[in-house]
Amino acid sequence: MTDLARLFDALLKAYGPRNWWPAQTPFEMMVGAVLTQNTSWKNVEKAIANFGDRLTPAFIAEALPEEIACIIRPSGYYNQKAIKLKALTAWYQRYGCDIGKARQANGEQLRGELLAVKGIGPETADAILLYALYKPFFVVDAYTRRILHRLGYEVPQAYESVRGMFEANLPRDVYLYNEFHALLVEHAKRHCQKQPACGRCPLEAVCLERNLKEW
DNA sequence: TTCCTGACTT
DNA sequence: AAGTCTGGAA
Repeated sequence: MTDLARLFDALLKAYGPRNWWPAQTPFEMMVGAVLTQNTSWKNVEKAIANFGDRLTPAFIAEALPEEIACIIRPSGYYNQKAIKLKALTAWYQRYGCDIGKARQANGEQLRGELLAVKGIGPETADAILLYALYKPFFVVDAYTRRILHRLGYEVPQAYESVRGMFEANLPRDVYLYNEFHALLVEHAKRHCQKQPACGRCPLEAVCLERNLKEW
């Protein structure tokens, strides 16, 4: 059993299954992945709610960027994200906006297509691959890096290297990656914020940053 | 004033 | 490497 597998077990024991991603439909999941770029989830929820019954590929494909920008205003970067949502939707139309059809495609091919979409980088692509398309790519975000760093890991700069760390040391399993990333987010929000709240941290026994303070 | 599950351009 | 995009909550 690897260190990362032990970390997963500790987080799962501490927080329980997260049952991610918080969305009603796969398309809503993909939209949320774009809207949450460098943005708090609270603000994304407001933007999602503003869509009402318009959170569909048909609406986004037809609407002007200005109209979408108005709807998603609370999520920030609304002009850029409006364009990103239209680009994402254009990609989805290649599969007839049919998630079942998209899931039949090869994971590596889908990843290449998503990375080619303007405004979708590696983190957003992997989130969509994992949580909407059920492809086993580990999602690396700022929380992942911060937690690993504080635990004492050497965290590479390159996104793909960090992803490789996880995928090389864990079984390539969609459910495992789903829960692991969700648990890292939960841990970052509850304890491992930028200004860490180490009181009653479930990882305190194994956390290097905590131990350094004790020294 | 800082921070938020980034990605792109210069 | 640094600058840009942005509102909202703490």
